[in-house]
Amino acid sequence: MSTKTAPQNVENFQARLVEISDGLPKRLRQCAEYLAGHTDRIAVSTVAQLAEAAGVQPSAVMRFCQLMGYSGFSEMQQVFRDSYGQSPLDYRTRLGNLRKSGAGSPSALLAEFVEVGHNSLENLASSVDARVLDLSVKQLAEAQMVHIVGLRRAYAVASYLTYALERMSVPAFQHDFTGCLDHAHAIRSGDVLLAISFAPYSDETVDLARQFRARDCGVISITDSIMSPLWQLSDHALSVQEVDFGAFRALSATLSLALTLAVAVGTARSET
Amino acid sequence: MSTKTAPQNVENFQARLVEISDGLPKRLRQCAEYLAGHTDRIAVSTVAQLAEAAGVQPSAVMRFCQLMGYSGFSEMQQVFRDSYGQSPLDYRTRLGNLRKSGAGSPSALLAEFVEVGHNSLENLASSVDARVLDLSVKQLAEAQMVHIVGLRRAYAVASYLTYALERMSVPAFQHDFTGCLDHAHAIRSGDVLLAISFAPYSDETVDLARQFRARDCGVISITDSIMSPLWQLSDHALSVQEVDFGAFRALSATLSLALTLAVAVGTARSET
DNA sequence: GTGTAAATAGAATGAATATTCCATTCGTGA
DNA sequence: TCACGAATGGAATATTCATTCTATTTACAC
Repeated sequence: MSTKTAPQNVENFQARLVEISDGLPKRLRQCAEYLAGHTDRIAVSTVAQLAEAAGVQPSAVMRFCQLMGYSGFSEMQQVFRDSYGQSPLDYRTRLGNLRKSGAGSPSALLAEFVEVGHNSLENLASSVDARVLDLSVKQLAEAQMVHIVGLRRAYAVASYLTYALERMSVPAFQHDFTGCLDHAHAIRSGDVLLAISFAPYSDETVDLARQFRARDCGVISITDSIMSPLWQLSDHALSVQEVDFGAFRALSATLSLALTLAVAVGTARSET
Repeated sequence: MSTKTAPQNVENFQARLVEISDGLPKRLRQCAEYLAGHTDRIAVSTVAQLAEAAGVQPSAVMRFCQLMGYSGFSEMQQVFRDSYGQSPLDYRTRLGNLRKSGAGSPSALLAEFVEVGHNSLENLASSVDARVLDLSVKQLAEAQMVHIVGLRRAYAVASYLTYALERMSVPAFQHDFTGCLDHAHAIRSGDVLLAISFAPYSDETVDLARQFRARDCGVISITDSIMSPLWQLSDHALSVQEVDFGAFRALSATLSLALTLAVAVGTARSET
């Protein structure tokens, strides 16, 4: 244990955390990482609660406190209890505070995106057709291989979806058209395409969907309306109305839907 | 003691306080008055501390708690502890419960992800440091070229960021390590790196940040806590606590923050 | 492999804390 | 002034919790 005096305020606490963060053994590192991200919980939790949340034994938390220079957990907790402000402002007030910093300022922008994200999620929850969702999952879970395509603004979604499926051991192939290759030969019977596209729709995405159709392979799509060319090409189409702010959309709703599909498919597959 | 059920949130607590405040005996009135004015202290104090602050005996505080309908002080305190900060819901076990209970239908999953997204966004709104955000935007806006890196789970964010910057005519270069090329030669004086990484941190991302440092180029990062290796390597670091649900995160907050950066930088550049 | 030190888990301990109980005080109506 | 019930203070108890200790495991150097 260092002879340095223990941090007596939250700021010093964080600084100290950075200091000691090198070469920490596994469990102590777990403590450090959890507490770094949840400093606000320290004031109102017991050792056992923090330990469980961090995934370690209570004794590990104690060792961590001592490593930080405190005599024990209680002393450390006292620091946070003293600096404990009144319960955090509600959501509306926080947004208001962010906006106050002036229209067009980064904080005000963030407030807008946060709000837009909220609305999009709300929208999603109420507009998704559970039946279509179920059927989509079923079809994807039975696929030999899941092909994924999404370009331009939908590319990020396609990437994350591919990543999530891979992580769940679902055979997935992302068509990203690097080098302008279309990998049409990779389509095999029993495969299913998951296509993501929003207006203005990428020709490449729509073409790929057509190819799958032509070969009697399934097509599921995530798109924005029944006017989408993907709508008619798909066995099942999930629509997401992302609320726009300026020229950009935060994709919160689309990503949530995509992730839902990935996890549901992954789970369904591992059960069979 | 009333048979009415005890208030389970702060709002009801206040309402109940008003209800019972008529014709209270002296000491209980003291309790009520003190606690009404210091509700925020309840979560982080002991009975003895509150009693002393209110100028009464601990037993008086106990009687007050029971008058409010709680079984004792601990139950009342729990209400205030829970209401502070993000709800201590453990999504990992919730996911497990969902699966076990057979309620793991895709729609139920979606509902969870929507809720997680909401929480993450609220979290972001309250935890973001407006000053750091401003400085980050300034530095990025002045960069000759913005380099972007984000791998694995952060790759989708990096992609979307690059897309958004491109769309706003900001010179941006995404390091995606395809073909295991690191494009180290592309770093030039006046460039700035925007690095995105979450635990477990990709070595490639951290290495790239080191290279920028070594060449006296700026580094901005979006990461999850001050324990991140990126934290110390960055001129400015923005932290985002995305709420996990099972092994996955919906990235709602991260994407919103990323997009804010992109739009703010794009705007700042076009103004000069 | 073998030996050594560090790290860890989990039970055991002791301190702090909530809670109850009872003797005493206070207020009120005869 | 007395009687009676409510209110109170403070000590006694039970419970929860922080903290320590020790056996075991893990990591590392030889």
